[in-house]
Order: sequence, then C-alpha cells, then structure tokens
Amino acid sequence: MIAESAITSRRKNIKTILKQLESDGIIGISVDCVIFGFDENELKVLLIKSDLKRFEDKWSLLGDLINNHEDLDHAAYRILKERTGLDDVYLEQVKTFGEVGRHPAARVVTVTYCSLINIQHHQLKILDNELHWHRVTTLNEMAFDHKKILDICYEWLQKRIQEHPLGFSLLPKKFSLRELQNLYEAILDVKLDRRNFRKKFFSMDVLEDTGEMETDVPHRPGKLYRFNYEKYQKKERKTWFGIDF
Amino acid sequence: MIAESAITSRRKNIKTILKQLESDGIIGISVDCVIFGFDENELKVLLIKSDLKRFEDKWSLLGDLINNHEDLDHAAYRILKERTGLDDVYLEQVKTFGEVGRHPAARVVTVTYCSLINIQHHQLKILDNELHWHRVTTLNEMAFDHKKILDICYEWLQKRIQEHPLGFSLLPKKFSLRELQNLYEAILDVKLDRRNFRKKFFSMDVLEDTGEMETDVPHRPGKLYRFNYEKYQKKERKTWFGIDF
DNA sequence: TCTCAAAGTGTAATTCTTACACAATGATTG
DNA sequence: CAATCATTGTGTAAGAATTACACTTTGAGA
Repeated sequence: MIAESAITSRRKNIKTILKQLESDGIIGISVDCVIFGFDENELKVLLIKSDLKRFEDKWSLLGDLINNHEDLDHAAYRILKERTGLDDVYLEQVKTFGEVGRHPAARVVTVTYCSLINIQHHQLKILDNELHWHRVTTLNEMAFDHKKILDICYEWLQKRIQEHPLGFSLLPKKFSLRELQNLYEAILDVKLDRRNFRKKFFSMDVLEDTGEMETDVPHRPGKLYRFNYEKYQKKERKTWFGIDF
Repeated sequence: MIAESAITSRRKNIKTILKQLESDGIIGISVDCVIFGFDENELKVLLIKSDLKRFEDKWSLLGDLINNHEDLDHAAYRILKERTGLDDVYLEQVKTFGEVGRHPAARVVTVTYCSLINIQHHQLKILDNELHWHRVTTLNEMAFDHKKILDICYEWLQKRIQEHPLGFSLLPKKFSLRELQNLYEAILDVKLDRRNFRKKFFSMDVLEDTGEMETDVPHRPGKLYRFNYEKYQKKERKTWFGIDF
C-alpha cells in the first residue's frame, strides 16, 4: 500500500535524525497533536501504534519533528494534514513538555497542540490500520509520556469548552441541542438538566435556527441549529469574571 | 563589578552559540521569564536592556538557552535564580513561541514562563543597572517579539489570578485586605467594591487572621492576614463551572 | 481633643442558577 | 389507522450569588 510505505519511510527518517541529534548532543523539537473526535456519544482521540520496540503495543500521539524553516504553528497544521488530510480544523497550543528523559532515542522537547475534528463529517482517510480512534476515558498505558500529555490536554479541554465555543468543531455544521448536550455531558462527565442547558445556550445568543429538522431518528425530530460565529465574535469580552478559587 | 563581568561573558557566550546554531541549521530552545512584581500599587515586570544592536535601547525579557541535560522547568528556575537570586517563587509555563523570524541571530523557539515575586520582601540584588522594574501598562516597544509575549502573559495573569490564588506571591506573607484589593484592582484594571471584595474572600475561607495589625500607616491600621494554603488545598475542585462564552 | 483617612460592617434589590413535570410530535408497529 | 414509544419543547418558583450602597470606628498626627 502506498500510504503505508510512505509512512514507514518517514519513520525511518525520524529515527535516523534522532540518532544524529543524540550523537551531536542537539535537542530536537517536535509537535505532538492530541486529535479529539466525538462519536457514539463518546470523546475519542486519534492514536497510532508506537513503532519503537521499547513501547511495543503502546499507543502514541501523532507527532513529528519540526522543520528548520517552518513556524511552530505551521508544523502543527502540517502534521495534522499529513495524518488526517484535514486543514480547516480547530487547533490550539496547549503545553510544552521538556523533561530530559522523555524520549528514549534523543533529547526531544515537544510542543503539544489540541485539535478537535468532526469524525463523521470529515471521514478522514485512515487507510493505515495502525491509526485508531480510541476512547479517552478507557486509555491506560501509552508510549513515551503521552498519557500524561493526554491527561493534561483532556483537562484543558474540559475547562476550555466551558469558556469558548470549541465544542462545535466536534459536531456537524448542523446539530440538534441533544447532540450538543451529549457532547458536553460526555466531555465533562456530568449530567445536565435539559431545560437549563437550552436556556443557557439560547440566552448566550450564539445559535441560529437552520429551519431544518433531524431526519432518521426513531422519535420526534429536533430542530437543527448552527453556531453563529459572527454573533459570538461581536460579544464584548470582560477582564472581570469574579474571583473564585 | 563582578556580577557585571559575569553577565557580559555569559552574553558573549550566547551570541557565539547562536551563531553556531545558525550556521549548522540547528533550532535553539530558550526559556524567557516574564517576572511580575507589585510595587506602589502597580504591576511591574523585570526587564533588561537588549544587548543586540538591532534592538538598541529596547527592553527585553530575561531569557537564556536551555542546557542539554536540564529539564525545561529546571531551566526556568535556573534562569530565575541567576537573574534574581530567588528560588522559592511562583513559576508557571504559559506558552511557546516558535515563529521562524522571531530572533534575528538564529532560529530560536522560546518557552515562556511567568513568575510572580514580591519585590519588597525579596529585595533582589539588582546590582547590574541594566535590570529594571518597568510598569506593565506603559510599555510600548520591546526587543524581539517580547511585547507580544508580555501581552499574552499579562492576559494570562489577569485570567489566572481570578481562578487561582497566585496573587499572594506578589504580596508580603502578611498583608491587609486593602493591599490585596489594590493588587486585584491594579492587575485587572477595575474598581472593586470594598465590602463585596472582603465578603468574597472571607466566604472563600482561605485567609487566616494573624492577630497583627498594620504599622506605620497614617490612619487606622487594618488587620493583617496570611493565605492559608492548606485550607485552599483541601477544597474540592469541580469540573463543572457553568458554560459561559 | 480635634481632624483625617481609611477600616470595618449589613441589608435590600437584582441577577443567575437550579430543580422540576407535562403536553406535543413524528416514527414505528400491530 | 390507532396506539405506543421515545424524545422534543416549554415555564416557573426557590435558592444562591452578586451587586449597590452609607455610616460608625479607630489610630495617627497636628
């Protein structure tokens, strides 16, 4: 398979580079993408089987070394594009990990980005069967320090989704309020009151009625909404939220 | 002066290393510290005059390349210690900047850490007169992309201080409620109601009455409190704050 | 002892959050 | 085509949190 051999050769390349870095005493810089998706009412993360003997059968995040003449953000978009074929996606830097022993082959400092994509809509080309959507909540061991990275990104997401409208990136353009609520309930692991949830979103005034309804549901169909980014943008941001800790 | 010559030689060293990195096509990794202090009811940041011709007379953050066998966090503490003599301080990673052209001498990716220190209490040894506490609000041009970095760190601080008790790091161990309120008002650039401010902090139950009073104030002295870290720690953290954006 | 400047304190109005139940709808089935 | 099913859609009242607001107390200094 073409895709597979391309990936294989890329990996050999990485290993060679890392070896070289290590012998020259140079610190490598990589980007690791934590790619979240939402499917079957569960939060998923896109992982790949580690190719290192040291981490046999362990899952790892999608990452790569950055290029010398490439902005850091650009590297993140590139990696995402290479692995998923997508470029119109939500992507945000979360944290940088730089402990000395975190990569066995060489000293590598990695900058972590979170990406949120809509699994259904994009139907990314997972030709390569080493790629896998894994449930976030039932993930134990991972390669490198990737479990720790994932945990931090998941916490980041839980917090972030309550303050910024990133959740919509995980849903189709048109969605029902039930889908939206399921998303929040899954990510935050809470049960929310349906009426209060609706009231809250309507009062925030960021949803737009598409005039369409759900189809193919075995019950009364709900209205479909879309996120109105312009309205959201126009809202004024406050520096004062209230002290609470 | 001993301190000065040490710094000068260190800087030459950096320049040499950067030159070498650039000619070898290697990406350097640095840490930049945004060191906030609070004095005379104003938020200050510790800066140094840039030593690059390109940025003559511009202020820059305190930074250094990381060492090969040093954890990233450790590098941040080291730099802080080298520049201020302090090691028992609040320090937190904020964001990594990796645009290609951000450093004129070489490709350098920099990881930014925010540090909060109490200017009065520590009396750091600013022997070197190129070091300077600058008002955050009246800072225009800076060297490199440091103004952008500072802006982002300042926004980070404004948000963070409302959710976490980091503000206390900027105050003496014992402080009056007025001092605390001045701190919040200065950082957030808002006026707060004195009674509501007190009510809020007392209801959060993180302040401890020291039994002491202010001295040397030309008016009725206020009680002195200290932050009770244990009580704060014991509070349970919620994943659910409420959606709002 | 008088003045000054800031400390210390309570309450009522408002806004936000939570808890809660029943009728309407469209799809499916017998 | 009538009955059933599952889920949508909707309002209100109680409680909690936030806001706005003014007068008395205290110690220092003149």
